[in-house]
Amino acid sequence: MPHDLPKAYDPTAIEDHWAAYWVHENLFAQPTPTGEGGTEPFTILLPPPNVTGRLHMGHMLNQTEMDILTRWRRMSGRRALWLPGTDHAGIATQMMVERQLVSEGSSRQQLGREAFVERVWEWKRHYGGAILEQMKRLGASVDWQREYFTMDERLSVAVREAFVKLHEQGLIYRGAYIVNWCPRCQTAISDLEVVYDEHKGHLWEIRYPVVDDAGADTGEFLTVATTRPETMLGDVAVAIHPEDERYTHLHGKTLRLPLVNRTIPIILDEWVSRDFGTGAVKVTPAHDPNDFALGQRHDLPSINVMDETAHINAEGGAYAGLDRYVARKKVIADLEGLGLLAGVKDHTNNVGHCDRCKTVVEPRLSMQWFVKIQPLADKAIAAVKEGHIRFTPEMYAKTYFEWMNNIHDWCISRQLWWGHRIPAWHCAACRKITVARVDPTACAHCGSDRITQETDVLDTWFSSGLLPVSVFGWPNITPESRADFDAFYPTSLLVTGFDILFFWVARMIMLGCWFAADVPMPDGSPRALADSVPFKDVYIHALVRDANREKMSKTKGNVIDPIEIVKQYGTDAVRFTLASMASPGTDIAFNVARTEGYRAFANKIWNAARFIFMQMDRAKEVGIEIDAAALGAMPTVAGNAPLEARWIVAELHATAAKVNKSLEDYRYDDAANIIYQFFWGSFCDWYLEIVKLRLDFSDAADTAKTKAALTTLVGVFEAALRMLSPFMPFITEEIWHAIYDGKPPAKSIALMQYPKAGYGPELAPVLEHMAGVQFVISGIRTRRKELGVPENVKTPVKVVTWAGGFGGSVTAEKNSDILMKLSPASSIEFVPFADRDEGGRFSKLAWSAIGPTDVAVEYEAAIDVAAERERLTKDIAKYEKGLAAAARQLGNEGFIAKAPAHIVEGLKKQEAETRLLLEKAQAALSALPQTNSEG
RNA sequence: GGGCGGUUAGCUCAGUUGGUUAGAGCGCCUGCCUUACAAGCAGGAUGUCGGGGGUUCGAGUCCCUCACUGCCCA
Repeated sequence: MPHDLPKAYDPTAIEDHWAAYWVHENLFAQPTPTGEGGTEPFTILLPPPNVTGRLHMGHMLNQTEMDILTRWRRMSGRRALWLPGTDHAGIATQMMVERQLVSEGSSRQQLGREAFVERVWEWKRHYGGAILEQMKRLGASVDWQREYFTMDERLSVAVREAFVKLHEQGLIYRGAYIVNWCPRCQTAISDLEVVYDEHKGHLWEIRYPVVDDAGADTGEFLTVATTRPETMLGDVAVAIHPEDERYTHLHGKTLRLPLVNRTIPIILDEWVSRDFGTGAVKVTPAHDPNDFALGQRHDLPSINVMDETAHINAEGGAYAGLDRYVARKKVIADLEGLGLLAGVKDHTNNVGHCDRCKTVVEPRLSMQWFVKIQPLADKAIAAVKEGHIRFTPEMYAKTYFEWMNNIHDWCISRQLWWGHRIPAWHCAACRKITVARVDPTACAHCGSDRITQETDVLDTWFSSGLLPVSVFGWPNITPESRADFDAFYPTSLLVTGFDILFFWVARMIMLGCWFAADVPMPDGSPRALADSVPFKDVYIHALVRDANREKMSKTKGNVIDPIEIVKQYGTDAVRFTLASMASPGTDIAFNVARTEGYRAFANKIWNAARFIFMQMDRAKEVGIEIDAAALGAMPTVAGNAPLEARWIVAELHATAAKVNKSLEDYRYDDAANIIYQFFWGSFCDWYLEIVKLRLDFSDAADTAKTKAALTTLVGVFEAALRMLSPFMPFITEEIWHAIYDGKPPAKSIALMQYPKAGYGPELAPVLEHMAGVQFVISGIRTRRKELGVPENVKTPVKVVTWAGGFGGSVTAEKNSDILMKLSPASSIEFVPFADRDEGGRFSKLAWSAIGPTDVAVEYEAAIDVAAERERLTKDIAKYEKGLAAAARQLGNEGFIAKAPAHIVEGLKKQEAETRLLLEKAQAALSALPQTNSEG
């Protein structure tokens, strides 16, 4: 029996199956559209995870958000396409394979470039799919047939075209500049790939002898301060501030560089900070970016004293061959020996590390390729400024502008073997460079065939940044091949973390705007900036931290593996946790207590399903079967249906409206909480309990009424499942299939329609009536508790109806069956306000003023007078405080004059109600037996 | 040093253009094995909205200032 569900929900029993089913059935494939028109697309590109990567919590948050939106848009009728893929991660992947080789006693160099690259491909085929496999397990609704990899032939063509084009446009140049060099990876890395860390170091003060014109020591010294004494081997000058009076007499003098004995000038530059160290700074253009700039300004030579592994080279004389830190020690020792070490101070400085391997970066002068970025940045700035790209949360636009306005040229060359090799050829004859789309056989300048290809490869982000255009076929955009591009570019949205705002967002915008602009619109007209952008929306989420708000890190050992958590609590519960906490701009402190709560939520739904299936089966036995056609749309209900039926349908419509709006605004947290509240708070706590009254399958029952009740029950539940499905795709899929008893109208709930409100404000009266009933029931329950009535005892109840304001009591009277069941009451009597029994109410009939309706609960028990007095005293204080506040405002002429009428009216009404409550409470207090004894 | 945030219940967080006496989940307390669910049901307690000042009839919300704190960039 498909309806025979286990008592407790066990996600592990169903998730693998559905995850595999979705992939196997290719449910989320979005084929290339044919012909004109069609539905509006919703396109989203997965920011490529690193091919060497494993799924972490950040990925899961990122993908949960994308999946929720994609599933929601798909169900809402959009042509949804979510494209998955990975990037080739030049440094990381090469490192991985090199490590493997080392363990085999081999090396990249032993293998040679070609064999090594083949070996990386082999690695990729074996292990490169791990993160995407994890995605599959988590049920990401992506189009697996369109999976991309940045080293694919198709995408490599795009990379080459982009490089050549930029070169033709004069935006690529090559030159000797100071770059961030990783001595371990032995490659240049971009500014963004350097992470700075506070480091406790020292500031050494070194005395440089001043020399005369003949080169002889004058006996005077200039003391410089440095954090990196070993680089003094490459010093070419010492700089001081021109207005530093301490050194005015040294203007134009020269120094003898200790240890090296080179004569170097003292230069004047306003960049020098007089307050830092001694106010005299040694200048090493080949090993410090600031010094490099100084060197350029003052036309100084650069002396590189280290090799690519950060060992001192031949320029370092006696220190040649030493590692930089060994050299540092020796340099200090030697200086000390010479009496030239003036002092050592503790100093904390920011040291750059390689993002990949954490090795301390060595600024190094080397020949690299750069993109002249300003023209691209200008366009990218305009795209956001003109509103073609919108950031959520908005504040990230500021960060974006801040960075874009201070952007540096992009060093795109990497001294690696794994990656897109730069399509440039060096000519041994004329020394010129040939850049070409097709591998050349001869130099374009002199015709010589003595050409060799550049050995450097491109930064991984050069290819990743092109993805929004390249995945849709760029640069091959011909009338025959452009259907994808026309249909899906620009993409709708990019969802990513703020930590890679500059890696992904900025570069995609720059490259997207630049290259898409050259693709004419489908009608042949030129493409405007608005249509050139790679995406129209950028949603930026925050960091997932641990439960104590600590950043997750391997060293701290507080990393939460999403797959582990998923195994424990189920994918749906983890997804829901992330969604419900994904408030824009706020970091998520991931707490499994929360996930436990949402596992309970899944279990709740599961049990609601069990209950409903039980009723369906009972109905079937007496020949009642609901019409399957009543499912799959927004439920409606007859005007004469019982209150709870009209109410739950109304709630569903109202909830759908709110959820759609929230998702529209990227408020995953609101959407999740609204659904949670509906499912648990409204559907289960109230509706299911009430509907039990209607599910009468006895012979005496009115079959039509029972069937109507059942239809609403199943219809609302089915619609609610659809509403929840983007958040909890697994459990909803499972239950949804079970509803249809193996004959579902579609292959998946994910292909059904998302609930959309069909009613609007006209729902208000139903919602209000039910609120009145709930209000009275809660009142009775509260009073029962106060009297200490055990849960399993039913008592007679009196409800005092008050004609003065509240209409709820009237509704309540019509729905006494509901009241009796949920209170629970053995009998219920409605007493007009005028006839209320004032006298005996504290003997066995206890009264309690609950809002504007009074509820009396009859129970044979002594009243706890002390407790009762305390409660009433507290209430009175609360009401008096409220009245005082109201009086303050209502007594204020300015308020009466200037506040909008509905605010004033509302306050007056509230004041009247509070006054009534106060009077009742005071009366009740004075009616209490005047005894000091307990009870 | 420059820039951007944050500070609301024990915890994690909402609080949309200022508007009635500030919310949710979890946790906590009390009572219930009420045949969908103890991963449950019912009821309950809990806040000088970081401090100070200002604007306003009215401030958690706007402005100034201080404190603490986080992040990004140099």
